[in-house]
Amino acid sequence: MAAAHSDFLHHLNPAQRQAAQHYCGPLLVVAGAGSGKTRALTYRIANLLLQRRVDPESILAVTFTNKAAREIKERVETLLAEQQALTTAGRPLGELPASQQTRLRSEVYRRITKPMWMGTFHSLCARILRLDIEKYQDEQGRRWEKTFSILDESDTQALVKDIVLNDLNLDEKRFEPRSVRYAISHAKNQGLTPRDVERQEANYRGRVVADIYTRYQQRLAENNALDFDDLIGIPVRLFRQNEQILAYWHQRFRHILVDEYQDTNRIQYDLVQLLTTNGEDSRTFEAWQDRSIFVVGDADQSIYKFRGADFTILLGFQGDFGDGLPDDDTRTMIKLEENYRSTATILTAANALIEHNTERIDKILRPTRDPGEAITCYAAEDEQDEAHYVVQQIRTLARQNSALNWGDFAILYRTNAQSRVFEDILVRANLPYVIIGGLRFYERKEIKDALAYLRLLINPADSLSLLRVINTPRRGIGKTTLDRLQDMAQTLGLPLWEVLQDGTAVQTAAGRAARPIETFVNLLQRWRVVVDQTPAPDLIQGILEESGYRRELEVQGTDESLDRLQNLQELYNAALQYGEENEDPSLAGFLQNVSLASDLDGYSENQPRVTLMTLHSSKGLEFPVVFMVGMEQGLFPNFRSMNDPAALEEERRLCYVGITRAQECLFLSHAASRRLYGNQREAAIPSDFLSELPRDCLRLDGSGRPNPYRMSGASVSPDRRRPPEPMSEARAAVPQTWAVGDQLIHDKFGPGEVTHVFGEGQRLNLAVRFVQAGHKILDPKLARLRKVN
DNA sequence: AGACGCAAGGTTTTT
DNA sequence: CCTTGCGTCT
Repeated sequence: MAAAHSDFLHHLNPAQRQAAQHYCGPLLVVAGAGSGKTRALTYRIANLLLQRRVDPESILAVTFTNKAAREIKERVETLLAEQQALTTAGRPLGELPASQQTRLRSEVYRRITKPMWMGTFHSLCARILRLDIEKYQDEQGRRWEKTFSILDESDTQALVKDIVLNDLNLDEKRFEPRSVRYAISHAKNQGLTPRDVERQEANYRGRVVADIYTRYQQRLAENNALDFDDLIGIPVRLFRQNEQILAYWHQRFRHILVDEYQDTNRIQYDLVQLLTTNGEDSRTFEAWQDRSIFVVGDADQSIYKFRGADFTILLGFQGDFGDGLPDDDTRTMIKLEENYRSTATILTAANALIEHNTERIDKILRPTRDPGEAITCYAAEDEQDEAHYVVQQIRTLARQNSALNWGDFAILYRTNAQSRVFEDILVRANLPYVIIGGLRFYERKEIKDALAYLRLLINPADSLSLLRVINTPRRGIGKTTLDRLQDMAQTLGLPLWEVLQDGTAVQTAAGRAARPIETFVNLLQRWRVVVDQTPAPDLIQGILEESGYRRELEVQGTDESLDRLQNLQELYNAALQYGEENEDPSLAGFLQNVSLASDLDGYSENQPRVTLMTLHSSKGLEFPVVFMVGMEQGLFPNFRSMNDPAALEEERRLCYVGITRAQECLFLSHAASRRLYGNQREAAIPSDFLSELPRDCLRLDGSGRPNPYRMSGASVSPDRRRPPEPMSEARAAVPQTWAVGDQLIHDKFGPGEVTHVFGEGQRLNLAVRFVQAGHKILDPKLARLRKVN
């Protein structure tokens, strides 16, 4: 493309442009909320393609949702099509005839956007595995086929539960499936195999968990199935055990970009590290001539610790990949601190809040906009009152301001359960709304049933799916029969499906249920023959018809059944759409896509509907008017986090994320009492986070009752918020200096060692690995640290 | 085999 | 409030 257009980066600010022009080598972009990081990312990709002539196939971009991937692709496509229009036709894209625009776009799509790999860690890894999983072998020598099933969270928990109850006869109370599953996930996210866990667990509970993990992994293998963590863990192990495969992908992906890097976990980091350096030590890796690693993140927005995310990975980036210089001038870090999204008032509040965290690198959001409106803080009587208030405000604002439509409002909450009241009131007020999250489409029973049939078609080893549908709809195949058949399969070491195909085996084990089993087996066998030649929508339609699934729902004829039929129709439509949008419209592709789809992926902010979602889901989005509701102690911050300083800081980051979603207006609300499980009413006190916001940013509002609001900055002692500083003379007089390797003692976390030093002078921060408490980022000015020689 | 009713117990956040 | 599990009845 002609050099005349090399100034296409002109609408970026200097820091963004610097990021976008980055070519080879490592670069960390520390991007505050609303600082235009997606823009920087998009332009960087466009710049690589246009100016650096990088092959689209060599670009790998990891995003946090599939939706984000789609959007970046679209934006790159637009940028390229525009440049193309200027060079070939000498006119902007918009001035060309519609047909020519379409032609240009589809050409860009074919040549550029499609060959780029963009998506979540999970979807990208699933894609790698569909090509390479058959070359992998685990520590037990087990193998998987490329028709593998992907289990969702409820499937895996059910599996754990089955192991706890039926294999090991353990007490479900002592080994709650959810927490055991969590422990397994945690182990996997650290890259630990069942054997590793067995080796390192000494106490009873640990050994039992290790045992469950071992059996769990065995069961996955028997079913030719993977959980979400395996999708990433297996490529990592495959790359470690097979140099050639790693070398292939390393050669292929020369430019790797990772968005939301602060929410990367250990195993994801390993994957990035392997692909970037071909398995060499990243500190000494030097072959950067035609390759790059470009990560974007913000430690203040790290909110996924519970799923293994570790923001010290972001803080360690320069030490890992860079030149090791820890200061702000290093060439491997760029900070985007200018915020284009929110009013100055909102940013003041956000900055003040996050200042209360000690574990962070110093960074502020610099406003580019006017102060705007004050933040409204509403003290509601109860959750009903709160919901009425919110809906009332929405109507008033929409009436007063013709530029606002329903889609400009978002209601954000800590837990999904809070959505119900708002939904009720919105329905009554007749306002259009959409709820993101909660019970997802693909988790509905009827959808899971239909998908189980399809999974079974391509993955006969998937006994979990088989058991789900063998008697759905009812065929008179009962528990005793199935138990017998499963025993038989167990003894023979075969998948259940193999046993079912053997007529004599079925006759012996099943008795009068033999007939219906035969019918069921025939049904699947018939469809299996044509599975590769039949489009996914037809398979769905056919199976639902011939299995009698649809008929059963039709016969029931209840409102619920009609709803389910409707959902199945939706599934059909989804398959149809998938077929249109993908060149490989195979059933396997569709199923994989479905397993990894999140609720947000289908969300379009362009629709004029009030959006309700959790604070977690809101990350990366923005709205002119935001309501953060349920700002109460125990709810937000959540009671499970209140006794753990690190967890509390994560809640605070979540609050920071929420505040920074707002562009023009921000409303915070809390209720004096709240219904907990439906019946009991519980008194609630305002969230500590409210008292951490500067008073002059806020405008207080109440329900008319005596205002229970106690926020007079003076009455909430600042001492409660931050532990009192023991103004040790030693520290006040002699400014302590710190270096990597220093041993120290923290009043709370005990002994530790400095592993990184960030920033300098007033902005100095330390990464410390504590013997007991693990890795922490501390500001030595605030934390109570004593150096030991 | 399976439908139905009742009691009890449990809510963070998600790819 | 909503799901899950268990017992009883057909």
